[in-house]
Amino acid sequence: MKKGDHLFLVDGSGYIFRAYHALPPLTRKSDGLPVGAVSGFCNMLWKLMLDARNTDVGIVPTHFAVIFDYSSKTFRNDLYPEYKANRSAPPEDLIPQFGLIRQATRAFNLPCIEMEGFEADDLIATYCRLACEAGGDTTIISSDKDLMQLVGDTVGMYDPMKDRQIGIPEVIEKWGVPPEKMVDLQALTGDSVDNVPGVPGIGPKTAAQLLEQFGDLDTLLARAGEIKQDKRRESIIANTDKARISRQLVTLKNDVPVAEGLDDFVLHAPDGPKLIGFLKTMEFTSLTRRVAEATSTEAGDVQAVAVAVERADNAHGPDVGAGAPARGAVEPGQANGAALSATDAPKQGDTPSLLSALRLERATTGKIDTAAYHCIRDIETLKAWVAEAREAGIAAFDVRATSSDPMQAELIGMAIATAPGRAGYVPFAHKSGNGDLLGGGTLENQIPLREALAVLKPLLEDKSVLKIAQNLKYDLVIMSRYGIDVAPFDDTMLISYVLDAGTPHGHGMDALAEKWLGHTPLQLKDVTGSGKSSVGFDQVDIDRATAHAAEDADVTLRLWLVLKPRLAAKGLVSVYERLERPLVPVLARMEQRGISVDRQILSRLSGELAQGAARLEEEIYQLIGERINIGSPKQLGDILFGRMGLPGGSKTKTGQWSTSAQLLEDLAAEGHELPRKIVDWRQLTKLKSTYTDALPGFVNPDSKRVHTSYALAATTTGRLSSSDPNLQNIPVRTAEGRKIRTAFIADKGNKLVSADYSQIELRVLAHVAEIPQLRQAFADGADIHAITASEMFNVPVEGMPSEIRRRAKAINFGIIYGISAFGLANQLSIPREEASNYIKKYFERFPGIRDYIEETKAYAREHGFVETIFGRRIHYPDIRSSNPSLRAFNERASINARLQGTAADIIRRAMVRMEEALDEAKLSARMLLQVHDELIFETVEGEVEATIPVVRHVMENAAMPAVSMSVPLHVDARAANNWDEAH
DNA sequence: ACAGAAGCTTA
DNA sequence: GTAAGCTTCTGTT
Repeated sequence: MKKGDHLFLVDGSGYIFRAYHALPPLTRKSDGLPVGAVSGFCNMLWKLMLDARNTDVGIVPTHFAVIFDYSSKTFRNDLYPEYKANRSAPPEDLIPQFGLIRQATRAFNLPCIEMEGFEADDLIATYCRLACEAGGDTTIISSDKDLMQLVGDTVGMYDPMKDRQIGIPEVIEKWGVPPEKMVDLQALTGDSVDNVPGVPGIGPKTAAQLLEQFGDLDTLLARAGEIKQDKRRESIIANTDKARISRQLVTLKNDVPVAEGLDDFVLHAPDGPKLIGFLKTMEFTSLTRRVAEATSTEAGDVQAVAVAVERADNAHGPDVGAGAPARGAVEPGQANGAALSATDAPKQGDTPSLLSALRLERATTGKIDTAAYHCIRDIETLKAWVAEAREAGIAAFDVRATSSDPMQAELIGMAIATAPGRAGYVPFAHKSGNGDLLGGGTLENQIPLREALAVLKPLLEDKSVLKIAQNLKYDLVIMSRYGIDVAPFDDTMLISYVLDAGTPHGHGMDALAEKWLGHTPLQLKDVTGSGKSSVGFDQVDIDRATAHAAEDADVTLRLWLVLKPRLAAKGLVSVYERLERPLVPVLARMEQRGISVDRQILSRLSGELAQGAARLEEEIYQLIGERINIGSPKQLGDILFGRMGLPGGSKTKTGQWSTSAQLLEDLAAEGHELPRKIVDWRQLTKLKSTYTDALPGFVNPDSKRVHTSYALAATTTGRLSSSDPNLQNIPVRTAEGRKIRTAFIADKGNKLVSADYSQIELRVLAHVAEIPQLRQAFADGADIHAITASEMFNVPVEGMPSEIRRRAKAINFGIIYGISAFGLANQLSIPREEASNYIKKYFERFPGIRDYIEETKAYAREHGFVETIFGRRIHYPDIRSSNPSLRAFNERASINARLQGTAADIIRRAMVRMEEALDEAKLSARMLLQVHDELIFETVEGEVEATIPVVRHVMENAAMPAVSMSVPLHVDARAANNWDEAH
């Protein structure tokens, strides 16, 4: 080997397992021999050799070897007997394939290297060193992190399954340390798969940070006392030995006395007949054919034996796709891209349903042809499109940006559609692909962002042009950051939600295109790739980006044509126009504002939680005498109910022991001390992982605030949902959990105001079911659960035992959830009989509620949906199911939906009006968050007293004038510096 | 890398 | 018994 030569080292053992798992499990030869992994291995090897040869600028190997593990016992087991001890035996059907894969390697004419007492990784390390000393380069074909320590100037890695090169920058990006420090990093983190202990509590992030700080492992261990974090310091000091032995285990041995030298690895051309002989034996028909072609192996030799196989293979070649005629195929003569007028001036006498049919006709006539879209690359063309949109009075658009988080997304391009089939894409900021160091240069022939927006802004803000988008809030937030206020608009996702909440199809573009247009749009991952090999949309080839983005705009326009008239046809226009559409800009502004979160408080809490959890962990290990993973319900269940034989175990539907909090609480009540500790441990780790550790990661670097994302069309009932992060489930029940709320703070000089509806769903129930006692109780401002208990059990409200009130409260909540004896019994931990009697008694005292429930079920069964008092529809297609439990579930859900949905509508109405009310009162308070029955505002300190009455008035009167409720709504509001005290 | 189960947080 | 979203573990792709 000499300078300029290039050695390929294939991690054969790693390959085997990846091929095995990546392929369908049941690949067998006709005689039953399992060959899935062999097949995957051969295909990958072939592709690797082929790719390497065909690449002009790629690396062409001069030397090539496949390295295997010899057996599971190596010198590492002498160092540390537990090494790889928890590794289970390979799957049954993989065992016979190990030998076959070695045969395959030889059939490829490649050296097959293994050595007793050493892992494949050690051999690889050794050959890397030898190649380097000889002046050659090496590429390791693997993605195993254990090999990353070898990466350097002359050694790279390549992951063939993801088509990804791994060099020094990739290692740093992935692990936060350069390759030479990978050993130290792995010594700290350990490896649960190989049973390398590491230091407990140190993960890759922490390890990288420590190595950054101290330089290397030895320095770190010597100066561990300087670490500030208590738990971390103690853990490292206590586990110094483990770290040292871990380092020995993960350090690859690069001086293995190898039998073969590099000269034995010189790459030869594949021996066609030899390889094909093997492949045919394996019955890999298509690879056999490809190899035959590529190696120009004598056709006669191959065909003679392979005829039968070849015919079987060809049989489905020409037929592919013939069984599935393209949907919506165009009639001859229908020109591609022939634009149809989007809007139809309704003639007099057109009924909504006739218009609906007309539009459907327009939207679905003319095929969707992604090749027919225009790429708008100069300002004059863009101006012509804007003029066209003005003429049409309508334009669907689709924004492309660098992130799914609209608060961080930078614009890449925008698609616009003015009529079915008539769509174009404006690229602003596409870059050339594989920009290694500088991210690639911006491509030519795009309209610079600033110039394009100057032309688009007047259109997007033009009152006489209706803008249409799918999930418009995302676009609204981005455009607002670029100084554009899009209006007026329609949102096809929201129209679908109003029409079809509760139906099995969702409201995403793909589902809607499939349902209404019979069309499957190009998938984003087909243009960007998926997983780690994916690229940003700005790296997508502009023609492909045009096809994808313009198609989305075209589809959006067509969906609008189909869906919008249906609103009128079904009498749902006012739901859309009052409860959905106006909320979009309101939520967009709330998301943009975000809320301040004090990272110091969270980090202090995180430390406290870690300490508490660590202490409990030790106590739990003491009690069970073993260091299991407490977070694994499987391991925990096996110990608790298997080995320790605790009573009262029950199984989940998958046959595992249940370790639910309820069950552990019951055991704790019987005097067992372990379950209590487990429940406590779970609480602490939950708070830490979900809140104190995760929230700081959501602080936006520019605004320094946390910006959640509200989904308007995610729930069936009309509630909003919150994600990334979810700020609708911040703890409140326990004192420990509430501390997290203290981290949500008002900026200096400001206060947070929290205003929440009191018992809104029960009030809605009292109103819709017309229950005189409940109406009176709410009118009197009485304790509703106490009144309920008093009615049911004939006890006076004065001096009522708390247990009695608790039961009544559970029943009241039960009604809202569509009560069942089973559920109530569970909730109250009483026999089902007793629960059943309670319900009976309740219905005797409140017959109106029984009537309400029966009426709701009958209505749902007849129509397939229920409605809120504001006319929102929620569909229950399974309400007529012959499956009794499915039917019962739908009945309960429909009962709940009227109440939950009405409450959701009320707070939506309040939110839509709130901004104007605050403006009129000249108040600077701004809405930040919504938590189903609560609104959180931030306002300057001096305006708190003036703000609260305005907020309360808007919320308490939100049902008016559409509905005059027979029960007053009541809002509690208060101000403080943080969310905990304000709530 | 992803999906589902289990578990836990909220209204 | 209703409605959500997130994390961890586990097994599969």
